[in-house]
Amino acid sequence: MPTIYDVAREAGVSAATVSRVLNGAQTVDPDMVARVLTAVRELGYRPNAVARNLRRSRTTLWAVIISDIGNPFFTAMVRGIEDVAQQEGYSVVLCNSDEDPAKEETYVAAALSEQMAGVIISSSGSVKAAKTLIESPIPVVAVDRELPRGSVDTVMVDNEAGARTAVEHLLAAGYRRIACITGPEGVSTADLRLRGYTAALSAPPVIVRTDFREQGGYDAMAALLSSPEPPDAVFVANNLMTVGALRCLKERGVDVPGEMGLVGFDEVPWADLVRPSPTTVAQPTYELGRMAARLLVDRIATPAAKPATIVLPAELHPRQSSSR
Amino acid sequence: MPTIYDVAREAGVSAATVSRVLNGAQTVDPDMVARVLTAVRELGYRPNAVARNLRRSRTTLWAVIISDIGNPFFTAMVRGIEDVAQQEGYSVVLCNSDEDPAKEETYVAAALSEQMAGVIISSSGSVKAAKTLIESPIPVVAVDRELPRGSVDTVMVDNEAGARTAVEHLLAAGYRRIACITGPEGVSTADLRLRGYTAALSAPPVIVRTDFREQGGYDAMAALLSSPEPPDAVFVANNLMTVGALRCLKERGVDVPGEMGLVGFDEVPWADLVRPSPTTVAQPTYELGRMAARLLVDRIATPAAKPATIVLPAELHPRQSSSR
DNA sequence: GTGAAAGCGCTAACAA
DNA sequence: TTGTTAGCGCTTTCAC
Repeated sequence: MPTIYDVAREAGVSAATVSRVLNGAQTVDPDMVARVLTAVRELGYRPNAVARNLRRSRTTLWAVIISDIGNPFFTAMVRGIEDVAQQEGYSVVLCNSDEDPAKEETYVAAALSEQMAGVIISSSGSVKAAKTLIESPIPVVAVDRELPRGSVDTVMVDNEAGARTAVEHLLAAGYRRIACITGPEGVSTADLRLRGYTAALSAPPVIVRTDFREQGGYDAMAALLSSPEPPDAVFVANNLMTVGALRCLKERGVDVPGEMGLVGFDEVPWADLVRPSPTTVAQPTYELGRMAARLLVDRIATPAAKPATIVLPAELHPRQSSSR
Repeated sequence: MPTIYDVAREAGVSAATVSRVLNGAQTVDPDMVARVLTAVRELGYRPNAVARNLRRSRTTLWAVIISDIGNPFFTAMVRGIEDVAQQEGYSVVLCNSDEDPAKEETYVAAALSEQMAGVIISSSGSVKAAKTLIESPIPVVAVDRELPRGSVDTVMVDNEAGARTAVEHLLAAGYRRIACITGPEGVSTADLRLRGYTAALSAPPVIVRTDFREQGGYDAMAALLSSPEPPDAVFVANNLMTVGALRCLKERGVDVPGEMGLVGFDEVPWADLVRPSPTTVAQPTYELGRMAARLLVDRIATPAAKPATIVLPAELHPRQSSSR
């Protein structure tokens, strides 16, 4: 690979001039610009970004750490982040922690080592990763899920209100024994949605905690069905678990919404093609990503500003699974 | 941020010794190791990966360039890549080209500038990006989609055979006027699946080309329905377009599989919950990613070896949409 | 407007 | 076994 010195020699100028041309400095003679560009083309020269990053001691990379790349909720959010990033001259490096705190810590360490310009994270609950990030000089934005014990810029939906709406909707439809399937303790969305569920209920709550995956939802539903007094409805705290719960109900031949009502948090892709179609609490996913990216841009510009928290509304989408 | 010299001073050793300790050299006195590690902890030192990469003139990053992060097919594949990468000590940087050749070119340029250790790409058809990659010294593996005009390591399924199987399945079910909805010309999966369709057919083919997105499938189906002589079945060349086509059929009240048979390429998530459930040609998605990553590891080890092509089988999953 | 030279933080020869 | 030193490729003063 040719270096900037090869180009300089070929063009008969100094390396400094090549650098100026390549970085769009105004103060270069047009003749030299032409000579440099010709040399660049002839040699097939590509600036070495690693060297540039070292010299400038900054990069144009954002680490986006999400907890499940297989969840369409996150990929839609990433789209929002990417669009802003591109517009602002950053590239997005996507890191999939897979709901594994250890992996999350590894990615956080890598983001710091690689001197990334910023981090957007949807925490899978690692306190250590959160601590490392907060103590580091790197700008951080939490999206979807709050950072454990962290005071950083945050964008999320009103999880509690969304959950309450879901449960009230089930109550209004006449369901009485409403259970809740939620995610791991310490993950903010799991805890807040659970709180909203509890708040809306006057009867004693029935809670199953599992992971946020499809299989988790399936198993939780199976457990509820085989309990001595099964619920007549269930509020499920994310989309993948909702799909798992639906699959379980279908396999057991339980009539939805007749024998069992269901509302899930997060939109389910192709919900309208699924039978019975699930009632959901939808989030402005793309917007969530966009706002997070905006906050990161601001934070990079003014690192000392006070952390902001943006809460967007979630919206009930009534479908078949809750209307008996 | 403290540097290696700060650690050296704190520990009363040279920077070289710190480096040796941190890189696990065997030839360091245990006392010094202890002193260095203490200093590292006290200062909260993190090695600067940018500097290390420059000095070593290599990195431990792979760029994985996929054409649609919203497509579960790709995210499942990425999982396979990630698992091997982690095992081999590489980190995966995910780049979403969004089926946009210009974005693809940008990411390829970035991968080269950043001196990435390797690239795994599912080409969205950019000949320029392919050319740049092939002419570069960076190890490349094509996955799912062949690189345009490129001779590089490749992992894909037998697209032609899969498509043929799908169409033969429709013929066996008694459908006679079978249309094909496929992707953009120049994208290998679109072209090969189309070829398989044509090969299985004795009647004249009816072909609609669109993008590989859900809306594209919807529009293509709408166009077929409003043609003078609509087909009685359709073979759709990817999962998102299949969902779009299904949605269109549902909205128009077309009975599937009665009035219209349908088989889609790629698995559709939660296919079994959708009504009517789509018959699909499923790919070993995770395995595709795993094999691609394996090839990349080999290629990095022996850059001069002859390029390999691995073709995995695709498998028909009969469901409701094709059985009348 | 251009070039010389220093140095970003690290690793790896080489010397001791 | 440890330290000294050079240099990875680039950008950015500073002097001209």
